[in-house]
Amino acid sequence: MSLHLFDTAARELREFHPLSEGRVGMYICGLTTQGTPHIGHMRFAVAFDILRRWLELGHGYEVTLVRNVTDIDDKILRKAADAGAPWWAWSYRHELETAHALETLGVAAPTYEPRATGHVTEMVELMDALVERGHAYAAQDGSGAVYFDVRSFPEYGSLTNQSIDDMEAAADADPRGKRDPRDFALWKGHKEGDPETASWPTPYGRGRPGWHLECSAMARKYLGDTFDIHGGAVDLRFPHHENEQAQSHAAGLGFARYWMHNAWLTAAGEKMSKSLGNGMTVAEVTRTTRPLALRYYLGASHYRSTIEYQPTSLEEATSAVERIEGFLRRAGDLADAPGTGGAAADVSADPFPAAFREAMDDDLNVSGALAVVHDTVRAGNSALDDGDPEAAAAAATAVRAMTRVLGIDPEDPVWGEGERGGSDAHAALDALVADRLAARAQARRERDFASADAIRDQLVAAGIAVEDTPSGARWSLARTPDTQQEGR
RNA sequence: GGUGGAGUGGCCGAGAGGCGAGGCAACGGCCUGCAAAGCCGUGUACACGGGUUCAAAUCCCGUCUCCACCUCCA
Repeated sequence: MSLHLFDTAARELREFHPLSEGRVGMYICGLTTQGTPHIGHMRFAVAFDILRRWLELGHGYEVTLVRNVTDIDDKILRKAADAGAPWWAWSYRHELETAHALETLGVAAPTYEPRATGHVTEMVELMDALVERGHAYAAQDGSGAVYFDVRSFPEYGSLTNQSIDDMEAAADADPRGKRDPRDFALWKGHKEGDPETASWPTPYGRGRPGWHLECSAMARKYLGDTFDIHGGAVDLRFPHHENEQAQSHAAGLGFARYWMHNAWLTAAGEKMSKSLGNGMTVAEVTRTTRPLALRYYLGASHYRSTIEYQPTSLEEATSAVERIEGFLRRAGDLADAPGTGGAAADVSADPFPAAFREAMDDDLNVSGALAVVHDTVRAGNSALDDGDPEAAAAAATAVRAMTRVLGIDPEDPVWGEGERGGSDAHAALDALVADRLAARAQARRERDFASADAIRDQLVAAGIAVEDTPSGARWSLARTPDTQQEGR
């Protein structure tokens, strides 16, 4: 099976073929920098990070990924005003927090991350084109706004399968100067009381970008008039993406060829932003849960399925991650031992088990792909138990290839845990623990189990787990919330 | 009102006519001085009611419940 993706616009699975051979242009709607990101905000990033990695690693495409930052909008202005901060400082602060959160979760950086405020010129160009073609008009009340004329564009509603007449007119929409209440703002005229810094001069008057125009303008600038994939969370389908598509198509641009939308992470059946708010910020959650486990959790379900957060979810993810990690560690120990150094893998061979490839090609069925990962881990563990280092090494290689695609390779340096690589602190701790372990080994040889167990208990109490293996005892930090490193 | 989606074992979650995905938890066993880790085994789950079929969680009809979007949203 070749790669198939569910295209929201077509409402069906479509075989994926990029516009130009070997290259994929992808635009993802990023975050509005209005607040501190919570774990639900990370889901789209993880989902599309997996897509990007699969396109690159699984299919060898060269991916150009553009993920925007909406750094000006009504909410930013309002929240900044409430906080007594300049809107641009408020926005930038949250942009930094968001970038940090994404990095914490091992989301690979996009090719470029444009900001709305840096593309006003491109927006004006697009507005000019739309006005010229009769699809946009300056507000009739002289407010400086520019609206898209939905009635002028018969295709309007096609992305979300709605007809204009069935749409509720926005109750809160400001009707002033609109020809139809469903017309949406390309550009918002500057209003009394809004900060001067939040306005830019245009032929239509001073003002600021409407929410939707930025994506049309920036996708065009960096990916071209037509590009392959446009992604974002479900709630963006309407109005945001419908409007983007309307603007771009009406301006004569091909725009996105495939539309993809990820579902929510909900808590108590509701979207996260409504209920839990602050307790679930990325910074907060990663105080007690390893980023790797959080990443695993957010990516483990199919991207179009809603994930219902449960209090035990993160612990379960941690256990699952540790299982994978444990195998890789033991297989790695084996490879380090003399005489068993793995022969170089066949470079031309597909590093992915067929079942994994099949699952991923089927609209990124990560759950199915993870089943293959765990099956491979079990086979590898069995090989280890059976003393078959070659089979174990092969399994480890496959597991690493697969987890790399999913962004959950425990040995990826992004996790910065450096247990095997060894930070200075780790080396110092290792010297001390090794001494205790040697004493324990001595006691065990003398069959003085009381002393041996006392040493182990002491280490456990200090947050160090001890495992006996055929090649001697090994230790690791027990990752309970209590012993978690503070901050980063 | 319109549009889109969901109900699967103790929990999380795939699958989409016939062989019980996988993870977590639990229980039994192997291994271990004891543990830990690992391995092996144990579960007759598909919202409800009908129907089609040799065979339905999967298809059809009907019903119920839940969620999202309808111009602020990841």
